[in-house]
Amino acid sequence: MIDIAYLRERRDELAASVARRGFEIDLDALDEIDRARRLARSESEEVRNKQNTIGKSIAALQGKEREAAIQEAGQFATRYKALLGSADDLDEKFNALWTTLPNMTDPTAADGFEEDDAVEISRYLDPTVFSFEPKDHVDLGVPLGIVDIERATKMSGSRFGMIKGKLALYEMALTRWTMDMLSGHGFTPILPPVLVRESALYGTGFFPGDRAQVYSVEQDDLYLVGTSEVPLAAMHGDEIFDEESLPLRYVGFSTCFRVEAGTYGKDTRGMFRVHQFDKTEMFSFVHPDASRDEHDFLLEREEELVRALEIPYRVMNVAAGDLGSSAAKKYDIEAWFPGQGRYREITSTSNTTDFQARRLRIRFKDDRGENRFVHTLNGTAIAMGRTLIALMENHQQEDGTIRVPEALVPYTGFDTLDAR
RNA sequence: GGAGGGGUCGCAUAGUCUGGCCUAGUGCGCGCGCCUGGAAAGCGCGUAUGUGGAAACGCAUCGAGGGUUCGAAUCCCUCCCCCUCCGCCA
Repeated sequence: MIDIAYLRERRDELAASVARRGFEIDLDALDEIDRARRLARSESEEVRNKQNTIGKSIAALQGKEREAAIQEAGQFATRYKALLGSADDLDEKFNALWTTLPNMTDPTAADGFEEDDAVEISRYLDPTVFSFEPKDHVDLGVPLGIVDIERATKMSGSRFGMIKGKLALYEMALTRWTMDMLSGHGFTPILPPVLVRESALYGTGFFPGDRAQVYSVEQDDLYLVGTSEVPLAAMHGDEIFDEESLPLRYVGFSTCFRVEAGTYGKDTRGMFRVHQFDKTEMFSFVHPDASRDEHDFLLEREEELVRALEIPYRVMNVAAGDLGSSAAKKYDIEAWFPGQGRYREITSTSNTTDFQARRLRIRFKDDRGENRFVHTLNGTAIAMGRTLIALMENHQQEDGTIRVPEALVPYTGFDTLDAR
């Protein structure tokens, strides 16, 4: 949800933002509804005030006077109900439209509407060069006995994978390493619930838009999260922070579940796009003036991690029209995947400004004692599935084994992924 | 799964039976002031959220939504949530 002041006082900015996303809405009509509902509201309140005033006097009255007052108050009560009804109807009409609006777009977000419109802003290392024909993660992992797609499919169907042996230990090591790296930067590690209520998904902006991408557990009316961003954000819902307690930074670890509806035929090989994977995720609650810097900070953390993993990558400024509804601006890190011969997304960091904070009512008390919305940001630390694939494919050796980057060796306890 | 107890302005509670003096009391916490050499204690004042308004002020909110009534924290209906005990269980 965005600040209604944009509609009332800064309509041009709002129109420009919406246009950059390719989102269509009639702002003039919306403004008219807003005016009408405010008028209806204040009319109803005036009548209510009169009704209240008379109503209070009734207790002290007797006999005829009392009867007359009840009569009069009754008339106001009837009028009030009618006026209140129309004010409520207008509110509902307004909100139905207003809540579909995507966040205000950051002026520095790239122009365009599609994935291909993203603008590359930096690059690290060149695509890995091999003296032999590189394999992809399936051809590497299956012979080593560290990846098993067939059996995962047998149990669970397509888009599932199974990680075994040293690769399983590798993931554990990566997780712990990420937690250590980020807690060193002031992020508090969290292992959140992965089943959440509907309100958590609305609050973070995934509902109603992405409903089809989320698994639901009907038995208890809960939903499996696609990212720990959801619980990390929603856990502070309805809270008011002291200004001094900001920024608040968390790194969550959770399994992530995604329906991947509408991706049939896309990335069907191996474990690149699966229904279930593990991910460490950064999440920040910050002062509104600090969110731009925090976004850079999160990107720096992501780059720091990927660099330590010795994976070639490029950083992309995602096009305005390709942003999710809650993001004002988003950077993707795309890693080089030798098996695919191209760059693919492995992390993503978004500045959602006050969009989620408004929906979740997360505020802070500023130095004048006023409650203001915080800004929230999220960023992938390590998405295990894809990162393991990138590590396998980039660090493969001619004999089919896989080298472990130096930074990770203290965590894995081995320096090579092999069959043993 | 079974049985019971609850959701009130940061926290803890009063109020609900018997509708109107609830404009929601009290304690704790927090802030400011007085007092003091300084502090503690004590005393005084203030201290929920949203919304409309330039402001004065109004309106709404006692888990949520409906209903009864001139009037609902209080009565009625539906739903949600939390807790305790028993059972089961990593």
